[in-house]
Order: sequence, then structure tokens, then C-alpha cells
Amino acid sequence: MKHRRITISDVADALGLTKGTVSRALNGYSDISDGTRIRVEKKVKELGYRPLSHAQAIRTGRVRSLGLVLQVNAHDAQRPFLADFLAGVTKGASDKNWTLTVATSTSATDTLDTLRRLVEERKADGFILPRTFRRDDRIALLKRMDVPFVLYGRTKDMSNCPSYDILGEEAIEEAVLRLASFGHRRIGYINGGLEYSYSHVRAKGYRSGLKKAGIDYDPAIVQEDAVTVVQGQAAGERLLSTQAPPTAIVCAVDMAALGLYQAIRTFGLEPGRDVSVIGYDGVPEGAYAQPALTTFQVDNRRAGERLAQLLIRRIRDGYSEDLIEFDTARLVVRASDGPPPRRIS
Amino acid sequence: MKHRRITISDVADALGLTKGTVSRALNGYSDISDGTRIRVEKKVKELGYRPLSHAQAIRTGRVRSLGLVLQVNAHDAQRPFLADFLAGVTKGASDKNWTLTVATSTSATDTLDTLRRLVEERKADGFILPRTFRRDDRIALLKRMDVPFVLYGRTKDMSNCPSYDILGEEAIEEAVLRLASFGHRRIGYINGGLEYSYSHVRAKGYRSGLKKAGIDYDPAIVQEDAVTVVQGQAAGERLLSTQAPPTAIVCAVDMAALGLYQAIRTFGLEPGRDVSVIGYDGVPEGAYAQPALTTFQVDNRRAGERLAQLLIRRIRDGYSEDLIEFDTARLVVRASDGPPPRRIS
DNA sequence: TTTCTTGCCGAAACCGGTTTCGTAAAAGAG
DNA sequence: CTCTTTTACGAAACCGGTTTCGGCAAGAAA
Repeated sequence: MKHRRITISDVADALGLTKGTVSRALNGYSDISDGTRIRVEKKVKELGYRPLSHAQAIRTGRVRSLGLVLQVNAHDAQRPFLADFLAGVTKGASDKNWTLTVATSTSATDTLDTLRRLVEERKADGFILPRTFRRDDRIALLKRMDVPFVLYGRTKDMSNCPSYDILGEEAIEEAVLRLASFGHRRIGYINGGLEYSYSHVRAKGYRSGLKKAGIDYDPAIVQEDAVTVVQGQAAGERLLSTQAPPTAIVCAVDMAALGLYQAIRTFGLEPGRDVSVIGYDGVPEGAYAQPALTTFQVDNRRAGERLAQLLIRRIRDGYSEDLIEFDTARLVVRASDGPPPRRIS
Repeated sequence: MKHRRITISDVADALGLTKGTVSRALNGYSDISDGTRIRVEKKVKELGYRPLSHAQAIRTGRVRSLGLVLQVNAHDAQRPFLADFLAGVTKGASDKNWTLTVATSTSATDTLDTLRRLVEERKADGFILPRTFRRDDRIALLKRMDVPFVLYGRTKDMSNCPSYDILGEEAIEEAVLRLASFGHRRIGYINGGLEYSYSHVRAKGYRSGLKKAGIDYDPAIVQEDAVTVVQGQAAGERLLSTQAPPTAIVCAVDMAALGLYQAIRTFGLEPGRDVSVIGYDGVPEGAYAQPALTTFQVDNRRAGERLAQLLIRRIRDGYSEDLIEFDTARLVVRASDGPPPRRIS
């Protein structure tokens, strides 16, 4: 025979109580004496009883699960950060005895459909929204359906939006100042796509860095929409083709920086020596590149864990102002930046 | 007021039926007339009714969810394949209206605990076991608890094990034969860890390839336990330090091949020209490496999708022999292999 | 016409929990 | 020592589905 799983009634019977009493004892109701509460807890451990979360869910409406919808067709920088991020999220979730339900989608509308389906079938009590856009339909949808969520990133209208984000503006500003302190005066910038909110954040850091360094902003040495190696290479070639090409370039995304390497070599120059490069993300490839890429490392595991905790609190206690957190990226100095080359001519 | 979700009773009331009848109509019972069945389906669509999966689960015992426990401390080659794999699994699952529950663990025993917890709380009806070991405790545990699973890979005792795997032996054999046809006679091999079943599979392919090429097996040019760049580099240095170093090296894992590149350069040689290299996995880094890595590409998205389908069939219909599938890896010819260098001396 | 099937649906139990409500016993107040 | 309040638990409803069982009505067989 299959060993039948033990239910709350088994626990109740073993103690001569009713299942209602056992349930209240386990859920911390105040009308249970300490004596019985302890007896119940002991018996639960003894019998190895664990409530079925979906049996609880039917009454409480909570499945104790976090939802995550990943859009994966975009063959962008999503890849490297995923494993760490998942590790963080599931850590944060399982610490509180929650689980994670993941789904994938292939387009923005597909993402919305998937979210809707998960909500309707109540597969999750709330959602983590990674890679937020400036204007994000997911947020609008979930707000309309009154479903809790937390952002990894920011968005235009942050009202009632619990969120966690890295201070990319600080990092990029620091990158600019660092290059300026090396003596660079022509510092270019390769940004990500403007639909992403992080691109605006980091661009802001670029400008404030220039201002603090007393350098004028020159749109001729700023590029956009580069999040892959190929796009980074193209953007780099455009920058280096300008009349007064930059001697240092900050990239909003590591993968673009790696593409920039190739562009630099196309011009017969050497990254790190002739043109300084500083990236952002901390992708593993950067450490193996030649020269190893100086970059700002983001701790995605920590991000995932914090996001899970924030979301659980949001689900349990509702929205409050203190559900907004920021963290910093860590500068990892390697070999791709330094003083500008001495002018020979 | 919050808009109450519509239940099966709402559908029943709207049609003047009982919820039991509606339930049977939707679940294909034969004692429902076609007329009412159609009326029910129309009304369901009209009202936008969707059953709560956890409400169904309480009676049926099925939560319609697949479980996946990833061990992520091992900072190995797991990383790149994850996004595609997840995309495949969730695709296969959601096509049948199932979902995916993921958890992570940091050690082998942690994995077992996590599996147990998910089973006890019934967070999943079955599990996908990635990266199978020769001797795998997860399999033993799930068999003992009578929980369905499917392997991505093989194991020593395959009895009653639904599985999907890539024919790594064929790929590696082809790699050896390809190198032999270029004229190589000293073909080395860098294997993965012997705890993984895939290492045995691919080693078998190496030997059979040698045999078909009429080359004797020489343990002096075979290395093991290399799954990272660093390990690959170390293994490569050992191979190249031998008395009669190989002119071509096959790697069981791409990341090791990328490490091998560095080892080759350490010896003042150039990968692809002086020493041919063929990898296996198809990691994206390989395409950007110099020279671009010739490798066997594994379609992890397809693997995930097939695994999900196999597992759902296993859960629904029980085990049968046709739940074992194999697929092939696709040779991607790039620039890291070719004829051996002409002997100058 | 009577009897036996068969088709089709209602009624109710059931799954494993949570929550409300009522009340006996114990404790406190007068 | 009575009366009121509190404590601590039992009883039962409830959540939203699924499944079993029984029976009415229509059609088939006798």
C-alpha cells in the first residue's frame, strides 16, 4: 500500500483535539493555551506533519508562491545574470517557506498574457518584474488587477511601486570621474536602449560625472541602443570615427564593452592602452577578455534575495514606503582602463 | 469593491445546473449530453471562468506543476544553458497548462532536502533532474517516495527511469574522426568529472572514435575533471607537457576548451593552427573566442521542452518504455580545427 | 402495456485545511 | 457565595473544486 500522507486530522486525533483547534494552534491564534500549543507542536514534529499549501490556499487565498516571468527571446544580457538571480530569489523565498513559479515568454504581449494566466489560476500571490521599462505595461496590468509586485529597477511613475535597484547613476558617475582623474578629457559613453529605465539612470550618472569633472557634454561621443557584443562594436566604430574620438569610453553594459574591444582593434588600437574602457554589470566574460575588463559588479544573487523578501512583505502587509531599496555596484578594477596615451604627433 | 472571481458555481447558476454537472462537463465525463457540454463551454468562455488549480488539487492530488531543483553553487558550465533550458521547460509545461516551480540548492544534501520539502508540500507533481550523476541520490529518493521524475542525462541503473539525453558519444566520436581525417594521429581528450554520467558517455565516444580511426588509446594524453576555464587550462598544460604532445584535443566541455586556448598560448602555440580544438556544448562564448571554437551545439531549449512533455506523460500515464528519448548534438564548424601543422624540424 | 435499460443530471459527500461562533469551565468581581 | 467575565476549546460552516451515488424520464425490449 502507498503510505498515506498525514493530515491535520491525524494530528488532532492523536491528541484528542479537533482539527480546528490544531489549525489555530499552529497559526498563532490567541485563544489557544500555551500548554496545548506546545503539545500540538511536539506532535506535529513527531508525526512529521506538513500542511498542504494548496489546501491552505483554498481558504486563505494565498498559495505562498512568488511569480517570475522571464522574457527570453531577447538574446541580450539576460543570460549570465539568471542563475545567480534565481539562486537569490529562491533563497529569499524558501527562507520564508515560499516557492518560486517561473514562466517564460517570447514577447511583451506574451508576457502580459502569461501574467494574466498565472494570476487567474492563482499560481502566484505576487510577481517580481525584472528589467523594468520606462513605461511598463506589466505594472499597469498588475495594478489594475490589484496584484502585488516588486520591481527590479525603476519606472517613470513609481507611485505605489515596491522596488529594489542598483544605483547605476553613482557607478557611472564614478567611472567618469575615475577616467577624468587619469587625465582623460574626451570621455565617450555607450548607452543601452532608451526603453529601459536603467539607461536613463546611467545616462544621468554620465552627465553628472562630466559636470563634476568640469567637462562639457558632447553628444558626438555618445551612442545608444547597444546591449549586445555586435551592437557595442557598431557603436564603438561610430565613436572612433568622429573627428575628435574619445580616449576613454564608458559602457552602460558589459557586453557592449566587449564589442567595443573589437571596434577599437579594428582601428588598429589596443583597448586599455590606447582607449580606456569601463563597463557595467560584471559579466563573467569580462574577466576572461583581453585585457580583463574594468567594470562595476552587480550582485544579482543579493538582488534576487532582497526582491523576494520585499515582495513577501508587500503581499503580507500591503504597500508602504519602506519597500523601496537601493544598493550599489562594486567597482572591479582590472586592466582595461588607465591614463590616456601620450600624444606622439 | 474588489471584483470577486467567478467560480464554478457561478457558471452552474447561470445555466441552471449544479456545479457537479459543470465539473463533469468540463472534465469530459461520458454521462453529460453533448448539448449541455456545449452550453457549459460557451458559458465558461463568456464568463471567463478558469478553475483554480489548487482547488482542483485538493481533490485530485495534482497541482499541475513541474519541479526543478538547480544546484547553483557549482560555478560550472551550468550558467549559459539555463535561460534556454528554462524557456524550453516552461514552453513544454504551459502548452499543457502546467507550470514550473523552481528551487535552488547549494549542495547535494541540500538538494535532497529541497526535493523532500517540495514533495511533502506537494508543490510539484514530478521533477526534472538535470545533470545526472552516475550514482544519483535524487533518483533513489524519488523512487523511494514514489514521485515521478525524468532525467536530463543517464545514470547507472536506468530501470524505470524516463529520460532525455543527447548522444554525446556520437558527437565526440565524430569529433575524433573529423580530426583524424585532417591527418591528426595524436588526438588528446579532456574529460569532465567522472561523477557525471555524461563524462562516461563522451569518453566512450572518444575511444570508439579512436578505434574507428585505427589509433591506439594512450592514457598519457587524456585528462579528467575539467569543467571550468581554469580547470581546462590546467588540464591543457598537462597534456602539452607530455613527451609526445597531441596535435589536436577534444574537450567534453566548451568551457574547458576555452581554458585550453590559454594553455596552448602559454606554450607559444596558436589554437586552431598549431593545436586543433573541438569542444562540446555550444556555449555562446565559444563564438566570440579567438579563434572561434568548433563545437557540438546542444539545443537546450528543445531538451527542456521534451523533458517537460515526457514528465507530464509520465505523471499522467505512468512509466513506459517509450519515455526514453535521445537527440543529437549539431556540429558547428568554426575556426579552431584543421590539419596538423607541417613538421618543420 | 409492462419491464428493463440507458442517458442524463441533481444531491451530497469529499478533499484538507481555515475561520466563525457558541459555550462549558475557570477565574475574577462584588 | 453569587454574578460576570474571560479562557480555551468543540462544532460546524466554509473555501472551490471533484467524484460517487441514486433516480427520473425516455426509449427499447418483452
